Amino acid sequence: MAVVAGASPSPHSERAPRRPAGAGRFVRMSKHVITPPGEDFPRWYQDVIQKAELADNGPVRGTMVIRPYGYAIWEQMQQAMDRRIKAAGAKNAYFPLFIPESYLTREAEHVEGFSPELAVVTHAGGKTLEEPAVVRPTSETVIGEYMAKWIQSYRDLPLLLNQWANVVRWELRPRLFLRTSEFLWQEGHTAHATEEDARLYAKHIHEEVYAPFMRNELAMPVVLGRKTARERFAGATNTLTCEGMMGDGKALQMGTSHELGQNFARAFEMDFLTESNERELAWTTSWGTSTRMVGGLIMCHGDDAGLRVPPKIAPIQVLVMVVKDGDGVGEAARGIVDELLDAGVRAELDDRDTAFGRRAVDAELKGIPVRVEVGPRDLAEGSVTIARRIAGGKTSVPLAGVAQAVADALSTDHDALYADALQRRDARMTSVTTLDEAAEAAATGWATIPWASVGPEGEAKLAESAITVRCLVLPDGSVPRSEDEDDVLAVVARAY
RNA sequence: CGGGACGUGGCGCAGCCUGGUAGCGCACCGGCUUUGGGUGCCGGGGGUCGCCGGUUCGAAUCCGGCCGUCCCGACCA
Repeated sequence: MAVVAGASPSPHSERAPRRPAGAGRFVRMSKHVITPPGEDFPRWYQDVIQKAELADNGPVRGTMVIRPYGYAIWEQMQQAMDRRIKAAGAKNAYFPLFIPESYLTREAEHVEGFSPELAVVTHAGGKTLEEPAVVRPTSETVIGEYMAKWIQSYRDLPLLLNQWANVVRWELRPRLFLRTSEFLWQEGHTAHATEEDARLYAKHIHEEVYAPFMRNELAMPVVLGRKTARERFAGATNTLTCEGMMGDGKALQMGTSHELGQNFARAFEMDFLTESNERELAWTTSWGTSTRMVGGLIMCHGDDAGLRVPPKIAPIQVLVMVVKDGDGVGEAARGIVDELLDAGVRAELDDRDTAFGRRAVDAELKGIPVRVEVGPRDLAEGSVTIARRIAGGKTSVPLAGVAQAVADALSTDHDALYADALQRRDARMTSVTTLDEAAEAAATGWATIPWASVGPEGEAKLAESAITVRCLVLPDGSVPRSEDEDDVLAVVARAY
């Protein structure tokens, strides 16, 4: 068996010649088709999105066309998230895209936070609307209105809703997947009888839905923490966040859960009668994750050769490639696809009439975890060649052992991706004690610094150099109940 | 929205300084050739040079305005 360097080829120049399995001679390897990430990370990100056919810019500034392969990745994320959300007890519903402008203005902080990025419909049906309709930037307000209508008694609580929808926030500086004026997301909205119940539910979503999803499906080791007042959601009393580290050391907020206190309940008169027949305002929460996670996935796992998709959410886990048709190769390849599909593996056949090298590079760009290469030479030996995108290398495997080899590969690849990401994060995380040191550390990664020595003033000062407090954590990695607890640490970094 | 860079076939670029009716690589189409890592050769198609206006006999080229993209900043999932 020959080993090839698939995982981390040298940047810039052409890759060193490699020896494919079964071939006794050197072959010319593909020159890099994308900008190396170490050379220009933003450029690399764009190259990956284009070459892996994930998305295109939309015709209106800030909008995005999600292409089939990119959308397939989102669908995988959706499915996994939806399962977890339902397991947490929330039910899906759908609320309208258009929201009366007056709803937004009912919660002072909320409207203040969102007004700069609202898209407002003033004309429709050929005339000026009596009341403008806001295109939802989030649905707290409409959902609050209806929750108020549905909740009468403590017996109606908790009310746990979720919706999959598009939302619009007019962006000044759009970036595919990370910041677009329209994006797709999931927004959960819940109402509870007590503050404690609301707090625990937001925490539950955060720690038992979001974080496990990111770790177990996306293979991303996120840091869970609490947002500072400055970074908190408009109208929330507390915001929890999952922060992921990207390949360039910058942070990306991958998901947030908010405790909204009684702010929205008050604004929408969401009250209920308690067991003792007293009127009380409900306590609400909201929580969301979006297509931004696709951007996070790219920037967390991608490498010189393109995207690397974690097996659990890979739309195509295994690409079975017909190397050269004839001698029963096509039939054998189809047989392997069927066998894998039967075993529950997302497998696809590649028998395109394009040069083999091109198809192999294409699969690498798209980050397909495993390729099964079937050619006459393999079949003559009763075997196939398995190429690994994440671990790298090619192995010859007997036909009868393909399903097992694939299963093993997919499971170890997930762990390998997670380990890579964790290693990078730990390597780039520095513990410091002064603002200057924090700023220095943030040039290449993240810094942790006692929150007591930062505070709102230090936070504002860091912001001048584009550095933000991503979240507050406790030394043991748990989430502080308040900013004022002892030993609270601030995680500071540059962020997307 | 502020600072910077850039807009020329689908993508990446040259041409602009020194105006004279548009070129290269990749991609695409056809043929042959090859198929175990972006095959090779031959032949093709495709661009009102971002938009609007100005200068000029003549503008991709000079001038002004606008729009867009990317980077940095303020805002954000």
